[in-house]
Amino acid sequence: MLERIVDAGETVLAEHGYQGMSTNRVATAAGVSPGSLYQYFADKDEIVAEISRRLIFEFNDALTPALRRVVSMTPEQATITLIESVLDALQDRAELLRALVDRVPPAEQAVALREVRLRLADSTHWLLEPHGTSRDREQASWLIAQTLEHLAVRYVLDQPPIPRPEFIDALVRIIGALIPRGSPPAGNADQQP
Amino acid sequence: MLERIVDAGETVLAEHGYQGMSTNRVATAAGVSPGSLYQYFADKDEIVAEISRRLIFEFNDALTPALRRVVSMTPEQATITLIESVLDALQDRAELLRALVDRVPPAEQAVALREVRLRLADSTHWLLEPHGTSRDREQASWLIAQTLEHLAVRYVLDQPPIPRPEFIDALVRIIGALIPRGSPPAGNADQQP
Amino acid sequence: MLERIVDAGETVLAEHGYQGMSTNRVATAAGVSPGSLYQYFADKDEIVAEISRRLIFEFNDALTPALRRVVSMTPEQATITLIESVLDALQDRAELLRALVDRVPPAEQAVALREVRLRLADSTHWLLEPHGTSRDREQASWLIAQTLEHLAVRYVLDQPPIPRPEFIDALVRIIGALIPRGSPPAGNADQQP
Amino acid sequence: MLERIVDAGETVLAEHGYQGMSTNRVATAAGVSPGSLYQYFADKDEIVAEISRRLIFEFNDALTPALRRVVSMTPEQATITLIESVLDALQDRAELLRALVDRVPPAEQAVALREVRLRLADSTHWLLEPHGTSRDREQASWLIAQTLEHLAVRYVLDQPPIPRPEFIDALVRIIGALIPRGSPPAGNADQQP
DNA sequence: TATGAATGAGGATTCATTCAT
DNA sequence: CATGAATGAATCCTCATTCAT
Repeated sequence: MLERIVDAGETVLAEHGYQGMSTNRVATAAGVSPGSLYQYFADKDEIVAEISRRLIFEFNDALTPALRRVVSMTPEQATITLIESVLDALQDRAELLRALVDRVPPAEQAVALREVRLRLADSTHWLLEPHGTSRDREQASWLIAQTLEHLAVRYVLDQPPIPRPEFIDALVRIIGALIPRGSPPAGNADQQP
Repeated sequence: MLERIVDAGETVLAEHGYQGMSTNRVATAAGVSPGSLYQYFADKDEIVAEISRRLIFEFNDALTPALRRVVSMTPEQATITLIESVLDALQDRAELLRALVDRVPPAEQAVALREVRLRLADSTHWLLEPHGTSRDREQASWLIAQTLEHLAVRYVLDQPPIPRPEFIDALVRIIGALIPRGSPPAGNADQQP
Repeated sequence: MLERIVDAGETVLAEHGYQGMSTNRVATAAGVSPGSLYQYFADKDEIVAEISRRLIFEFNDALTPALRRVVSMTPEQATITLIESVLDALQDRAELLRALVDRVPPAEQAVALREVRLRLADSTHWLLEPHGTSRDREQASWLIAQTLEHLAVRYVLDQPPIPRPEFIDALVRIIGALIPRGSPPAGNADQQP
Repeated sequence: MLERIVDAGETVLAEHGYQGMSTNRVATAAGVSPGSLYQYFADKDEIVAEISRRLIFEFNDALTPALRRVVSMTPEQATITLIESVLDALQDRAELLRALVDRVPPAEQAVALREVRLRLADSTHWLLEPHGTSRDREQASWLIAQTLEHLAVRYVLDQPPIPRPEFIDALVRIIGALIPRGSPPAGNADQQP
């Protein structure tokens, strides 16, 4: 039932946007009475939040295999692999992503999407572990996470005329440019003596 | 009167977000009757569009002196100068910027904010002129504009713990990493003796 | 509840006319919240349509006994009986009839009132069956239906100084004048020597 | 100027109907400021009334020649000639007539259209002069005026599949049937012994 | 006279939410 | 638990009318 509501919510959100996503519409789409929504969600925004949360879990799941494969790779290979996975995951849910990202006021997205960002920042931290000071890493992490998330999402949603390999290459170069210095030249192996 | 409406619109938008910005609220805040709004704007969205437009003009004006100074600089100095100006301009209108960027659904911002993006893309083109093929420049331009706009806005609005000089340095490095190669040795060959 | 809304609608329509019949006024008169109207009607006009429909059903019911009695009568007796019943029925609901006919723009009445006209045209067809060609009957039918409806309604609403028997007699004479010629002396054949 | 306003009013009324005929729209169409309307008309309905009045004057003018010709005719010829003229006049202004008759609530038309009816009743009186008692004539006059007006207007506006000569013939027969008895054989003699 | 900006009550309609069943 | 009819404040917007210029 909770499932049905959230599924219906996704459909309605993708189809009508945040403003057009009325609770009645969601209830109807879910084949549920409007009152039942409030047994599971305190208000409309909680439904949106749950949709975001679920989308993020899906991304997480989609990324897990790549994260496993990645541990045995060079950082550069790992970066590319991860970006590929991220792009694939975003692509698979482009419709809902567009509804969420383009039609919900960012302040409303915040709760749920902060989570994605934190996760992305975590991954970034891992990639940065061998580089610079802790403060450097924190800064680089924010920059990288912000940039990658934004570019990846916009790449998927706006489909600029850039072939995927070149886009990925660009992301890799950005990361390279943002990795803290003070260690062996970014993006190659022998990291700490 | 038009002034009063747009000013009130900014206030209400900043205070209540896009959804809470009802036409009656704007009218009241402007000390004007609801009907008067429609003598100047066809639509609630046109008010928002006008607010955006005005913000953009302000940014434009704020950037003009820097653009003048910049023509006699090296590309790298120019880049830094421009970024500084952009950050200053954003900072000066942070409150309204937050209302517009964080509380208006991106799909609703589109009309007005596309303008900013086009301007930013134009400036980027100018910086890229001596580099790569036309296609390369187009691609780089998209990447750079997307990244700079997003990072600059988020830097101002989220105030991450990164000192401004280091932030600017990072932006410069990103640009460096994105400038097309294959002309005079990539990104900065004989620019400085 | 549906009942209450339609009843209130009739009252408000009769009192304020179509333009003055605001949905809020109807809701208040019905002791119902404005939103409830839209659970039963898509539209203000649907309320008006329903009022018309109900009036027509009432007319229908009021005419049924007469129609039963009529089958065993001569055409002329039948005509008179039917006209009597129609006048009675109209008279009984004169107030609402006036609201509907005099205070609603004819173009707005159309949907519901077309139904009455069709019924009237059907009855007319029945009366005409033995006369003239099919085309003749169609033409006569239009003329008779238009005339009878209009005169009966205006007679009831405007109360011209004509005693009812004479009015009915006039209607009968009109019908006589409009019945297609060239068939068994139905009604009276050789009108012109 | 008054001319311009009424002309514009006709256009707007014909195009948008009574509800869509806003004073601002009329003012714009007239190339006049909304305020100026109120120099000539106390309110919107007075404009509509004036439009009706003018339409009626036009009908009057259009009928005048026929009325002159008619004095030397037999009553039957006269009747036919007058009906022809009326149909022509209505046809010439069918568009405005439709707006006025089908889109204005009859109660709103009343003021001006009562005038037409009175005129039509007057003409009818003249035709009836040699027949029956004064009271008979008054009654017949009401019936004939109501019927002719209604049928003529609906004939022009609804265009039923009746050729004009047959339609006119039917009107003549109706008049014949309604002319008071007990006098020279007006239009058709031996109706009922 | 003519203007037209300003008015503001009022319009139809929506929709998140509640609550008796 | 689930329902769904009922709610009613709030929404955007219209438009006949006024009045200072």
